[in-house]
Amino acid sequence: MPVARPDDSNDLTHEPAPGGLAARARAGVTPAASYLQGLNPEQREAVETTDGPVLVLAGAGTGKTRVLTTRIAHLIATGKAYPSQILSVTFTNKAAREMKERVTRLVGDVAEGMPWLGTFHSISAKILRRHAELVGLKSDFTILDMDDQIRLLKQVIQAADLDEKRWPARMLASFIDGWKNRGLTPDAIPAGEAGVFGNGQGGKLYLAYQQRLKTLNACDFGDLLVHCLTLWKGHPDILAQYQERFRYMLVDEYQDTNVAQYLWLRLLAQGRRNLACVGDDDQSIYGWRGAEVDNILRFEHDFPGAKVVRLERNYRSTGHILKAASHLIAKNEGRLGKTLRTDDEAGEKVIIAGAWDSQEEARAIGDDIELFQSRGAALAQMAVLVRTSAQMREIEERFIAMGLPYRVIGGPRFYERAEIRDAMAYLRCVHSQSDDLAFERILNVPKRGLGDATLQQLHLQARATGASLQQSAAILIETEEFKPKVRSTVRALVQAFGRWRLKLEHARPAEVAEIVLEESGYTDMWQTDRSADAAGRLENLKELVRSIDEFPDLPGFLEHVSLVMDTVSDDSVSRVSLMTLHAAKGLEFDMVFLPGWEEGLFPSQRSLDESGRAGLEEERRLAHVGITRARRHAKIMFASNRRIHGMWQSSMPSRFIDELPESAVEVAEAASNFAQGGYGASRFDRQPSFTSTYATPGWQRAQAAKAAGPQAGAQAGRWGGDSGGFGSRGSSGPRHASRLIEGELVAKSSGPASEFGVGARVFHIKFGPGDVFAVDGNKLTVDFDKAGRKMVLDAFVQRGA
DNA sequence: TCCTAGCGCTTTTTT
DNA sequence: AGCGCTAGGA
Repeated sequence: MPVARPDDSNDLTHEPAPGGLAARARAGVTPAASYLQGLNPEQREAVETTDGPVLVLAGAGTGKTRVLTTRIAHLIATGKAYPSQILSVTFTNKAAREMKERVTRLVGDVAEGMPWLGTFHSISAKILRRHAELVGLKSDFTILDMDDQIRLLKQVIQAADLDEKRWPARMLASFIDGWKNRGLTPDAIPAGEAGVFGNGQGGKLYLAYQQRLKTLNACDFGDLLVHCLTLWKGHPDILAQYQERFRYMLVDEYQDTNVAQYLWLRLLAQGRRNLACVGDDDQSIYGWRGAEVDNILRFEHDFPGAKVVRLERNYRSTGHILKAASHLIAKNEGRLGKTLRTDDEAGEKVIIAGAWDSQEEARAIGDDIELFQSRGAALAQMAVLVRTSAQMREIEERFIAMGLPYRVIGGPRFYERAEIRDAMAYLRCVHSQSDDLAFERILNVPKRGLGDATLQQLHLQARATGASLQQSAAILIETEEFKPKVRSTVRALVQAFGRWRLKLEHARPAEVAEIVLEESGYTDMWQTDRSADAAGRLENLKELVRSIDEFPDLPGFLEHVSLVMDTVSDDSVSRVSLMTLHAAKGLEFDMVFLPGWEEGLFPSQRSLDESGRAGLEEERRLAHVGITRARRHAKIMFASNRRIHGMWQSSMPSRFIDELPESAVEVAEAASNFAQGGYGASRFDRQPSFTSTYATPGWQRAQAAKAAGPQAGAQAGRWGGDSGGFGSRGSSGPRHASRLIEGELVAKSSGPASEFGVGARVFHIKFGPGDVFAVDGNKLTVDFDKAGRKMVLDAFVQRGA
């Protein structure tokens, strides 16, 4: 394929690039191309195979981002493309930001001019603003967030005379999102699916929703992509422009693309065919929101002649951690197959530890962290990764009780907070008289006596005249429609918006925002609020006003907020990170705690129920992601009892624990009882003994410990010394039991039959007395007198009366 | 129009 | 268990 030169005169869409930048970039590059140095052969191949379709299969920790950024630098430095001719797509704003920074570091300011580096959604929005009228929008269309979307859908459902209780808007939203993820417009839904919701009206409601969006001059996130598809399919000339412009295309996290994104890419790539996708099928964890692992599995089929480069050399983790992760993920069937390897030392084994219940688990984590911290480890290098956010509470409580600094990553986002959304709604109303959803939101916030009745009148007027709510308000205050009191309130509001809009022409947006919040009584509302978080909310509002100053104008700010929902957090204090496994993708830590590896929780029962084998494989990938976040130390934990929705449930260790390779893991013994066995607070207990003093595998030791009684395993290497000690020291029952289990569960969780037979009378520490209903290895199904039928490990019950 | 009691739901989450 | 929503009453 001929190499496209940036100055090709047949490039009709060529934009005059900033003069001399490419030349400058090129000049800074020695023939040896310094940026290529330090790349391993595979990475280098991934960078230098510039033309034609390329799939880079980049396992965890193999330098994926480095390849992507170097590739961009390479394209620019060799003059193959101007920055403005490279399309680089990421999934998150964070990833986009990071990539921009790293490219800048490589090639200098040139990268700042990379206008087409961003998320699928931000790039789509940019394209749509230029051609909005071709898809039935105006160029200043608003982008609705989920909250707006739900409220709009509620209206649609109401209008269709459906019971909101029976047909929740959220459910419809997920159907519509599902369709949009597949690039389906209302007319394209498969016949069988159109009847999914609201007595067979799903398809109709989708259409009604799209029509409402059009009247509102708005679109939701999914539309950004779907409208682009519509645009390009309906206007080949415009598609051709973009195909011409994007000489090179790069996609990060390709395994996370959905069908719509795939179609989007394929349309563009039909031009130059220079599409490089980077991804890892083993890290595909977003199937539940429409990601198609198939996209990456079928890449070679979809883009014939594609070159596939595998990055398998891992620079992050030690040998045992990698081995554990690889062995686990090898159980998945649908994968392209990669084996991570490292030149690093074998390092510490992955530690597996059981706890009686989730509280003890949290306690053990806290104690481990404290111990390591006392030995000089930085809190910022430790992370606790959980399956569900509900698990976080107990851990947080423990950290708070201990005074351990921590940070939750991926919690409720700044722009999702109610006070921020209210403030944003005010600004949107100032910006646009036709933003009905925003107007509806603030009509009676703060309370000003304009309720449902008033809103109905406005809606009626709006529907009759085709005006927006704000315009309708302006009309109605000139009539006798409203009661006097309402009329004067509405008039005041309408006049206020007029005033604020006028201010916008002279004052800085941030100043206007401040005035708006002040004069509308919104700030007052929180000042008089006596609830605990009112002060924090006022703080957030100040922060919001401050951040407006970073943008040239109000529209710019509004666009930013609708597309970029995250804010940068402060990194000044070293803290332990607490997050879900999903949020952890792309991050790494020296030490990683993985609690809650229990059947039902992880793998999540719901995943299994809803998606069967595919669900299980996705959960397994999630486990793989979790383990591979660790550089040097990983500890997997499970609790035998956990409160779920307020009910205590006993649980079995996760099947994933059984799937770990024996040679790379080590089973920790329960600690507390040993302290009384003569070893006391020995130096063994004090050491965070990642370095086992024993060469024998964990199971053997655990087995031996079981056979020889409590003392035998007392000095075994494990995390945390006397961790988990207080609080459960007195209750030797569970402690004793859990020690036995830990030895057994990994080695033979489906092993020899229990000592209890069917019908035996047993006693369980938490559930009380019961009768054994069934026996499966060491797992008993017991009908408890009070707690009902539960599955428990035999070691947790004693022979009952 | 506002307040409150009761009901139901409960993964993961980005844009 | 806890939260958010809804409906119904004041």
